[in-house]
Parts: sequence; structure tokens; C-alpha cells
Amino acid sequence: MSKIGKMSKEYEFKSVEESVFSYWSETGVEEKVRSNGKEKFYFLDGPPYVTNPIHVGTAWNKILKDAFIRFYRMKGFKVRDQPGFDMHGLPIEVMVERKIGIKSKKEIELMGIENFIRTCKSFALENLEIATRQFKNLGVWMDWSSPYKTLDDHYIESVWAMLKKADERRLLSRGKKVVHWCPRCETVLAGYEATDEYRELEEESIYVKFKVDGKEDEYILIWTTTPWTLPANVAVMVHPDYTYARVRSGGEVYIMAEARIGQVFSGTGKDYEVIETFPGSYLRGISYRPPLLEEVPEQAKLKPAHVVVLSDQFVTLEEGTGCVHSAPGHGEEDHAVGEQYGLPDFCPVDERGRFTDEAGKYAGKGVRDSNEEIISDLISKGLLFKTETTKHRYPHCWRCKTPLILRTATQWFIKVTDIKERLLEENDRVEWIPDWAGRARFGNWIKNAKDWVISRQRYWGIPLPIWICRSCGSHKVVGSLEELKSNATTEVKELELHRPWVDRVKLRCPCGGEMERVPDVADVWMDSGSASFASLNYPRERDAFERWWPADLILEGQDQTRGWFYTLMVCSVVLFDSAPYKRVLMHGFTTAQDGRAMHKSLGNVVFPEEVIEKYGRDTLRWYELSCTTWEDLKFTWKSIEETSRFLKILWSTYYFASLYMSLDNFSPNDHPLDSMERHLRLEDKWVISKLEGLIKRVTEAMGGCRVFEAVRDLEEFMREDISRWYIKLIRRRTWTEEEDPDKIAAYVTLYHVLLNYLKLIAPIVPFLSEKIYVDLFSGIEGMPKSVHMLEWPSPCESRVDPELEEDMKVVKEIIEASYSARQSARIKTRLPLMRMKVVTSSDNAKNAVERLKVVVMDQANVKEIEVMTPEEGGRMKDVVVLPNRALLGPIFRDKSSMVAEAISRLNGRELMEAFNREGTFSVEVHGLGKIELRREYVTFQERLPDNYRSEKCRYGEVFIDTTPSEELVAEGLARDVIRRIQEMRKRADLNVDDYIRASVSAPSEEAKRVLDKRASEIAGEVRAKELEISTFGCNRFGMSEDWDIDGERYIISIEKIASK
RNA sequence: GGGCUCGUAGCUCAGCUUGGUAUGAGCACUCGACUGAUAAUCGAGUGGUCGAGGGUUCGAAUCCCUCCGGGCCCA
Repeated sequence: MSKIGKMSKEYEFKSVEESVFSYWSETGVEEKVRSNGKEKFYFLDGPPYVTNPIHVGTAWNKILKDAFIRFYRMKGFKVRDQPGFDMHGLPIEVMVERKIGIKSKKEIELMGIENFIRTCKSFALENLEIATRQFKNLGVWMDWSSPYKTLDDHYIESVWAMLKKADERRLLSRGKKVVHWCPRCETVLAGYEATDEYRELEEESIYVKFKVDGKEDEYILIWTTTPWTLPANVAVMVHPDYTYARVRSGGEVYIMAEARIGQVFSGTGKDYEVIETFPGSYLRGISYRPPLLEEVPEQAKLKPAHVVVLSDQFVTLEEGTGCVHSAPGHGEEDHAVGEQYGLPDFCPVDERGRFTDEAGKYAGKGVRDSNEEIISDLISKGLLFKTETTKHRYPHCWRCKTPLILRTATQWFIKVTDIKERLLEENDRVEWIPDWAGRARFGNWIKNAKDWVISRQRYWGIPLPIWICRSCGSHKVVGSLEELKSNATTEVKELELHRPWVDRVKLRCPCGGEMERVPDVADVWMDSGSASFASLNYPRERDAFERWWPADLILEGQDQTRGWFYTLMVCSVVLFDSAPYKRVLMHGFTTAQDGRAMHKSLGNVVFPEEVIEKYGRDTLRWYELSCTTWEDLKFTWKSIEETSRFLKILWSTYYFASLYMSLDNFSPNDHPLDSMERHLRLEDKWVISKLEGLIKRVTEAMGGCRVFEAVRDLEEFMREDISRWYIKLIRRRTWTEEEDPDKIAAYVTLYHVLLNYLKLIAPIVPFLSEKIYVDLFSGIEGMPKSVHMLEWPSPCESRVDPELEEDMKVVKEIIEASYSARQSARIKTRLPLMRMKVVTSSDNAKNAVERLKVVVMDQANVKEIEVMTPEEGGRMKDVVVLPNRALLGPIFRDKSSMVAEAISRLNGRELMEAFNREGTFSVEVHGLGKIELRREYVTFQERLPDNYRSEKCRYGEVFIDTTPSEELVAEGLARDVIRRIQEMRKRADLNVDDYIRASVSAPSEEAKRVLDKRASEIAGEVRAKELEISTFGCNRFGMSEDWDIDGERYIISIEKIASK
């Protein structure tokens, strides 16, 4: 058998998706498809972090990926589709801590790092399983059996290799940095980790008096929101160009920016007097007595310190006093200025956010908890000018929500600033979609990039492969397990490359000493940033690397600009001096119905499982893929419903085709398209032309990563061109019984169009397309088992006929105009009309109607059609002439009404033409004889004859002749009866090819006569072997019903009889 | 505060690159038609100061400037 199969009538997404899942697993289709292909295409999956279950936004990401991967597979590429998972890092540590009920690093050390790491690992692996199930469930075909996992030893080795290279290139460095620090997690956080969690805090801010050396009662006035940084004060910054003032008040003199004076004194109730003003640069070098000198004796040892320094960058007049307290140990900006002036880094704060012994009186206390004590000390020393409550945004730990502090710590970092130029050059080689994501956004980010602090003082992560000699202090970066083994002081056999096991390995130093690993682990962003080569097991597997690298495409959300897109680039430029990807597609964020991001705490999260349950996977996919990829996707259930309705129409279209083709045992291989050429009607050629154009555009859109353009185009084609138009045009042809070449031509066309369309939607809706394919097409000889094994179609340019497409557009509008005209005349489409006239000045429209005359007559249900020029059309209208009585009166006096009456009797058109020709017209008026009429005596009105209705459209005006004729009314009645019988067939649940016998009882002899004449037509259409038409003597049998047709009663009975 | 981006019908969005009347699309709503795809389908109608204000131009949803509001990122 090589014919078209039959499919089920309704689109039941659940059973479709279930059966397709089991079809795939029974046939092994997925494996086969995934292993096919020739030319390499390296798709690199951005590894999701394995903590939370995925929501519809995460689903969008993977669905986009899946659609492109499927597209490239169908194009014949061998696609590398390994998914990845990001499995290290602080978030997992925090979750594990919570799970086992501990809170600090101390407790971790207490339970043993080994135990802790094991728990983290199994937690990560469990979550990987959950996420994998969710992704698979979306119909994403990736290599789920062997994803790359950042916790694998060989993955870690790849990262080590990169770090070794960084060290060789002198891009790896160690130094003091002012960093965001989480006192709870006791680790540095990268700037971006901090900015994720800026929260509004309302806190006390204070104005403090710094006594100027050598002057009685003269103070520099500073403002700070962080009193706890005062023990580390080293300098005061002022702006060299702003105007500063000495202000006298209550026997004291204060130095501050002139512009801030009003604000500073507001609320204090103090009077003040400006003594003098001067530029800030005059203040340079003035020394002062640190306010907490007595409490923090260490302050006395700081040198040089406690002077006014200048900064035109970091001093503003928006808040404070214009004199900025500077603690280089607690602020990046302070640190920069401090370096410039050679000031010491003083940071008397430890890892847990407590003051060290250096902080004297405050030693051992938590910094933020000390604010109050510091303030009261200042008060008792008379150094507090005033306090205020200020709202300000303060960074918090992205995972544990603890407020962060800034402190100086020694960290390892990659000197990104040294390779910035290379990063920018490499970025220029990358194709970004949309363009601005790379050119503007990513470019700006790189330009502003700072050195990347990669060390974290934690446990669950890639251990930094850096060993330091206890004797000579030199360091060694280890690039592989082999290298580690060969340099170890004792023999290493089995070794997992995690803490604490790696920590136990000591290395021999060339100086003879013993080297120990630094205890830090790597920032998790370094894990995922190494994915381009680590997933290929570089450098162990050179071949794989040579074959695949760099990635042809990566695709992630816009938040990855500073995340994965960036770290991927940096790691790759460090290691290979080259960009790791050729193209990047950036997608938007998903928000909930209310336009806000989906958050558990807001309760607006929608999970894909919910959508799948209610509307199915394909609906979710079609919807999400139709949204503009790089804009925000506002998820609404309403849109999901709309999409679902569309998919039903799509299904219905295929069902229609399958119904008739399978009934007729249509076998496409017997009728190749080329052999049917001469039987194709214009509408067939039209739809093929439209299809070829569609193939071209969809291919371009998919190739350009604009899947939403493809989806919208596909939807419009199915809705407008196929469902609403082509199917309508060919309906009648499908009803003929015999092997009519005209019918076959329609089938061949439909087959060509629907099969190719199915290929185009396969990457979008893999389940629905597979089900339709398997039911309809896979039984045809030479067809593969799965729609996903088909090749992507290429457009056949020679079948594109723009002129025909244009003509059809014209004709479609004209037909629609005729429907409007019918509607205003209240004439149903079923009633055939004698004639239709199209008045148009356009030759194109005229040619179109003439070329597609058959289509127009058929669809408009008219027997005759005529195209006219506007002049010809004008003549069709009656011209009514009205006497202009106001003018006639004064001229003809008492005879004027006679004249008026004579005018009214004239033929308007003839009169108008006479005026146009000669300017005058003579008329015989009773009692006056012949008189000459002049143009101004009358008014003309154009009026359509009563039997015409018209409707305008873009190409002209359409007129329908509504004159009823006996013949046409009869035909209409027959159609009415047919319709009723069809309705009954449907209700009796008969198959379309069942035969019946039927009887119709007409209300009058007249009606009976009309129906008798058309009995064979009726019988043919309703598949009645016997048809009895009678009056009253109704013979009821089988299913019998009374019907009202145009106010008269008909009784119809039908009954199924044995076929043939 | 800075960079990028979005703002068009009640809702979701096309159109903007390359200025030329928004026949804008789908949904919703109202009215009607169709009835061998039928819990489907089709037609018509209602509905826009194209976020606001300036500018350039004969002409601006489209180009330029300013502002307002949403998003991502950075401070």
C-alpha cells in the first residue's frame, strides 16, 4: 500500500503527544535522527544551574534551542547537541547547608569538608535528573544521556589547563582588592553577584567633625552612611574645582562644600556665617586628627594618612558635605585614590565581618553591629555634628540575602584589562542577533570590564590549581591530573579533583621546599565560561576539539551579557586568543501576565507542566517560538488559547485532506507533480507558488535565527491561503466520484503543499507534525519513518508566479465585495445569481478577473460575469432628472409646474447626454409648445437600478444582479434541500461514503415539480440510491424530520442502505 | 545616575531599516452567512490623537531632540 492514510478527526493533543513519545522510543527514531548529518554544526548549550525547577521562561530557552537544532539537522548538518549543567557553586552550598541545618563555614569544617562535598555532589546530581526530565518532556532532542557536567574531573582538568595558560601568559595574578564580601558565606562575591541583590535599606547616616591639626575648633565636616568604616579612615577627599567654604557656627568653624551648606544645617536650628570661600584644591594636604584615634590606637601608626586629598571623580555635590571620608580598605574608589596618593590599605575586618585586634576597642565585634557604639563614642567625644535617616540601596548576598560589606582581601584574578583590546577585536568577528546586543550592549560591557576576581573562599567548586611554596613563596599552576601526579611529593593513585582530596596533595618545589594548594575554589562563572572547550574534553581529546571548535551558535537570555557570553569569551581568549562562538542569539525575559518577572515570592510563576497539561507541548512551543525572540515575552493564557485554536485549524486542514485522499485511495507516487502539469488549475498553481515563496522566506528566517518570523509566516499561510481559501476553492473537486484528472490535480497539489508545509513546521511542533506524518504520509513507499528524517525543502523558483499571486489577491477581494453586496441585499450565497459586473479602471484587475473568471463565478455563485470600464459602468446606472423648481418658477410663472412635469418624464440619461453633446434640449410642453431646456433647469441624480446592489473594493466596484429567476430559485431550493439532508446524514453519524435512501415531502405541487426536475442532482450530492419526492403522502422511515425552508414545511426521511 | 531595549485598536502584536492616506493582523465584541473540515469555517461592522512634546520635511507611526512609563544590565 502506498496511499495516503487517514487521521483522526479531532486534535487531541494528549493522545497525540503520548503516542508520538512511544513511537519515538519504539522505533529509535530519535537516535537515528540525532546521529545523522554530514557537515559539522557545533551548538553549544548554556548550562542551566541545577537548583530550581524550570518555568515557562526556562522552557522558552530550550525550545528555541531545540527548534534551531532540528532545523539544522533537517538541513543535513551533523549537529553537536550536548546539553550542559552548571553544578558547582555557592547556591548549592547554601541549599545543602539549609537542608542539613548548618549555618557557617565553621560548622562545615566541623562536619568535615569531605562529607559536605559528597552531599553537595549528590544534591547536584539529583537536581540534574529532575531538570533533564523536564527538558526531555518538552520534546527537546539533545544528548541527554551524556551531558557535560561541570563537576566532572575531566571538565575540571580543562579549566585547570586554561588557568595554567593564563598563568603562562601572565594574566593570572594575585593581589589585594576591595571586594564585596559576604560575612555569612565568608567569601568574596563578584561585583555582579552583588548587584543582583541591591535592596533598599533605611539607615542612620552621620555628619562627623574631623578636627583640623593646628587649629582650635576648626573641623572638616564629613558625611557617611557606614559609621563602621570610620575606624579605617585614612583620608578625606574633596573635589579640586568645587567651591568650598569655612563656616562659623556656635563658636566652631566647619569646612564643607559651599553648595551643601544649606542642607547640612537644615534641621539643626543653628545659625551660621560663611567666613570665606575657595576652590577645593586649596585644601590639599591639610591634616586632621582621626576621630577614633583613641579607640583605634593602630590609627596612629598609619602613614601617610589623615590628610585631605583631591579627587575630581568620586566627589559629588548630590549628597553629604562635599568632603568624603575615605577608607581605602573599604571602598573601591577610596582604594583607587589611596593608591594614587600612596595611602595605606587599612582593613581591620576579618572574613566573618568582625573587627580584628587592629580595631582596638571594637575588636571582635560585628561591623554592622558596631555602628551604634561608634556613634555614641563620637557623641561623647563631641565629634558628631548631626544624624539623619537615609534610604539607600545596599548590596546583599545573592544567595543568603545577608547585607554585604566591602573589605580588602587578597584574591586571585584574571587581568581582563590586559586583554580588553583582543576581546573587542574578537567580538567584532561574532555575528550577534540582534545586532545591537553585541555591538552596543556587549561591546560596552567589555569596554568597562574590570579584572575578574576568580577566587572564592568556599568548598563546592573547581579547586584553583595553584600551589604555593612554603619556603620560597613561588607558585605553580597545575594544568592536568598528570602534571599533578608527576609533581606530587607522594604517590597519587585515585584522586577526585575536588576539595578536600586535592588539598591533601603536596608538590615539590624546585627550591626544595613543599608546596601547598591555595584553599580557594574558582568562581562558578569560570566553570561555565570554559564550556566551549571543556565540554569537548580539551586538551585531552584534540581531535574532538579540532573537529568542532568554535561553536557555530549559542543562544541565551539577555542577562547573560555580563554572564556566560562574557566569561565564555574571556576564557577562550585567554586560552586560544580567539572567540569561542561565531554567532550569538540573545533572547528576552519571560514575564507573567502582570508584566512582572516570574518569582516564587510573587506567586506568578507558570510551569511548563501546567501548560502541557492544559494545552499540550506543541501549543507551548508554537506560542513561545512566535514571540519576538529578543523582546520580553509576556506570558498570557489567552495567547496560549489562541495558539491552541490555530493548531486545531491546522489539524483540521490535514484531516480534510486525509479524508478525501484516503477515501479515493490516492497514491501520490503514481502522480508526480510534474506529470500533472497540464491538469493543474490556476488555483493549484497559485497555491504552489505561494508555498514556494513560503519555503524561501521560512528558510531564510530560520537560517537568520528569526524563528518568530518563520512561525508567523507559517501561521498566516495556513490560515489565509490554505484553510480559508485553497480548501474552499477545491472542495467541490474533491466530491467527484470517478478518477477525474481534475480531482487528482487538486490532490497532487494538496499533497505537495501539505507535505512540504509539514517539513517546515516539524522543528516548531515536533509532536503534531510527527503524528500527522505517521498517519498520512509514512505509509507511502519510499518515505522514511519520521517527519524528522525528511530533508528541509528548497524552494522551486520556477513555480513562483508573482503575477498569478497578485491576480488572486485582486480576485479574492472582488469575491469578498460580492459577499458584502449580497449581505446588504439579504441574499444568501447559496442562491445562484444571474450576473455580476466588475467596474474597474485598472487593467490589472480586469486581466485578473478574466484570467480567474472560473474561480470568481464559482465562489461568488454567479452565472455570468462582466468587467467594465468606469464609463461603461456609469451607463449601468439610471439617471434620474429632477426639475430645478426654484429656477423654473420665475421664468415660466404659472406654466412652471407643467414644465417641471415634462422634465420629470424625460429619460435622464438621454437628457444628460444631449446636454453634454449640444448644451440644450427641446421638449414639448402642453400649452407652451416646444421649449429649449437649459442645463441649469435640472439636477441629475444617479441611481442604481433596483435589481442591482454594489460594493466598492480597492480595485473598483462590484455589482450583483439580484433579479430572481425561476431557474435560479429552483437551484437554490435544491441546495437548501441538499443541505438539510446533509445535516441529517451528519446527525445520523453516517460516513461520508455511506449510501442512503431518502424521501422528501414538498409543501406544494409547485415545489415538487421544481425538485423533481433536480432529483438526480440532489440524489447524487447526498449519495441517495433512491429518492422519492412527494406532496403530503409522506412516507416516514429511518430518520425523519420536519424542516422549515423559506417559511414552508418540508418533511425529509433518510435511511442508510447497504453500499454498492 | 549610565548603557541597551520596548511603548501602535479592549488584549497580544505586525509595520519603522529605505518617510507617502494604518484597506494593519489575530483575538475579543456586535450583526450576518455557511453547513460533505462542522464544538470547524466565512463575511461585515464597531474600535487608534501610532506613550507625550518639540524639530526636520510639501508630507512623520517611520528620521532627529527632549521627556514619561516598562524590561535587562551596570553604578
